[in-house]
Amino acid sequence: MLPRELKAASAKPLILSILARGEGYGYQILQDIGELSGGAWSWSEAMLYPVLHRLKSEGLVQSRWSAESGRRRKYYRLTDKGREALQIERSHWLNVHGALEQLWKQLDTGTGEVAVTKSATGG
Amino acid sequence: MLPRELKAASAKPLILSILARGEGYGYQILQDIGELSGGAWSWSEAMLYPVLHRLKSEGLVQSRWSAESGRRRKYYRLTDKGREALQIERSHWLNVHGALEQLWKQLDTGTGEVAVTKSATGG
DNA sequence: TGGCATACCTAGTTGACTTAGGTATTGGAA
DNA sequence: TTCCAATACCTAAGTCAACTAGGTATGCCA
Repeated sequence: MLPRELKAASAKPLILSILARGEGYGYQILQDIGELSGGAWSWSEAMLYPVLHRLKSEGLVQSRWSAESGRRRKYYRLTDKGREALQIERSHWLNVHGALEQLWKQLDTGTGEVAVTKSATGG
Repeated sequence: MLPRELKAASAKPLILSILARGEGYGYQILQDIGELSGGAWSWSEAMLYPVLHRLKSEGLVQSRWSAESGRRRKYYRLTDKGREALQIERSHWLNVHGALEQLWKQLDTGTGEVAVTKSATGG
């Protein structure tokens, strides 16, 4: 079970990334996340739908109703703004990940104790 | 400026990782984070101290007062439980990171399972 | 004495997951 | 037909934690 904060932090980039592969609807996205996580993250519908609505209100996704298969579904797809937002989210994530990796590398190699390497020149 | 959720998600692993390098006190930790982020994450004292107190209440860190340099400081260091928690946090993080990387790799190489109708070259 | 950096802390607001429901269709089993 | 599970969508209220906006105190220098 993921910590709530990590789930919150990954929600937006995760859904934007899934929708960047192509159109999708809520229930399907839930199953995608279940597969990606090996069933370990326990995403619920009550988690997903508010996020989708938020993304829509931010203009990052568009939605359309469909009943092609007899069952009504609300399909979502990324807007151009959504694609930009995904890249921003991605860069934020990689930024934090880089910092953590740097710290963990120090711990694994035992080089951290005294001095911090100041290599990051903002890039 | 990091999204609040990402800051929240990284707070615990970040501080645990910093303290895993050795003892540290609040103000110093803030400066460490400032260096790690290139000053881009805007961590404040009002963010840090509650986290430290929470970590202590969870038994992940211990604290001691010191006035070696004339100025009182509260030094924190990891407990054994804190070291275990760090590994758990790390595995959670890497788990999510792995999923995102997988998705992003699909996007970059165009190997997503769904054929997108619109041009993938995207401008 | 005044001002700034250092160094710690907390109350109340805001935002986002979680709990705990609700509505409706489809298809198989009894 | 009726029952049940899976599919498919949604929301209100509780809970938790960052954030805003303060507060207290020491060391150093002009």
